[in-house]
Amino acid sequence: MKAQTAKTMEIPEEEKRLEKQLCFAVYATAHAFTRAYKPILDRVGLTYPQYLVMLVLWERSELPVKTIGEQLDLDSGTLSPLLKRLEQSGLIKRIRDLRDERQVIVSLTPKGQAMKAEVDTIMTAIGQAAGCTLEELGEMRDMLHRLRANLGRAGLAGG
Amino acid sequence: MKAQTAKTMEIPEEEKRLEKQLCFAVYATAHAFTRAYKPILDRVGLTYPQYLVMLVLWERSELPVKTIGEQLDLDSGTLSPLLKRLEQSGLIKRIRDLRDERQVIVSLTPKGQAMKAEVDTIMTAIGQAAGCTLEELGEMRDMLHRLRANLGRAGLAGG
DNA sequence: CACAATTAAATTGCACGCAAGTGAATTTTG
DNA sequence: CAAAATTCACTTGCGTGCAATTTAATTGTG
Repeated sequence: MKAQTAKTMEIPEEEKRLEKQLCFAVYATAHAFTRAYKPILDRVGLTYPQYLVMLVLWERSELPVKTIGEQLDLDSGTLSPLLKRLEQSGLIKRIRDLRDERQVIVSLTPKGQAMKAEVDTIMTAIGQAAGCTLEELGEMRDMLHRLRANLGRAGLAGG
Repeated sequence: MKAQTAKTMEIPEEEKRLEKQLCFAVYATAHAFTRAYKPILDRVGLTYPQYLVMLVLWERSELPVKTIGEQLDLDSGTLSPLLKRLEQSGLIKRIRDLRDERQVIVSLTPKGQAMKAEVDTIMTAIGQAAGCTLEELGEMRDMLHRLRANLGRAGLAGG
């Protein structure tokens, strides 16, 4: 039925279906997370990406924009306006680094620090909501890390 | 410190860390997928969400907007402008259902049909790029499905 | 030291994603 | 059958994501 060009490796129909299912599963799960967190984050006035930035800052209360971007895989085009909103909310400060004035150092305000405790209090366990064991959560995280690393490296540069 | 409402169960530190890692892993992997597909989709002039809509239509070439939304977990606020762009690209048609004039039926044009073959040709295997076995891909899809379903049901309605 | 190359943030433009509201058509109900 | 409730798509407004450009500061080079 089909020519067998040695190069054009035919991808099995099953594998193609699986890929499509996976790329959609990741896409839809990411949105499901955002929606699941929303009712809680609404109470403290954070969006989901803003929450991720706060998570990074709660680990290390003072970081340049670039480092935050590396941790979250986001560029300044996304972070600049987002950080400006966090600053307007009084959660962070942005100060030009005196050593290197190209950089902007982001740091938590007392209000931003305090929010960590508040969020910890109202945040329930996703693991429980998700009906997964701790082991499964860890497995999934590892698989996703591997998947992401390889997607980043290999990409789909294609022919 | 706080009243011990029997309900307020303390969540172990380790579990909280794991949750954060997982919610970020899903978030970042979704973006990695989008970036991985981009070089290929650029060649045919589709964005990633547009590609997902086309995937749905290639399975079933005629569907109401609502059904597409259900399959992709998107509402009309996202789909309406997206579908308008696909129509302007000449890939789909949108026609009011005569039986029920509230609905709009989306269908593929010949050009939209033809694009399936083209995309199939240039699309390489994510599985290979991702360095995962078929079995692992399947596992991950199942885990994500479960996770998503439970996130959707339970949400984090919280106290 | 001057000048090109590089780097960090910010800005601009476009496309989602989603809440909230609108308007038209259909279904439900009294 | 008429009024109320519901459904479907569209629109508006806001906050991401990201490519591409801009601006300012630093580094590298001759």
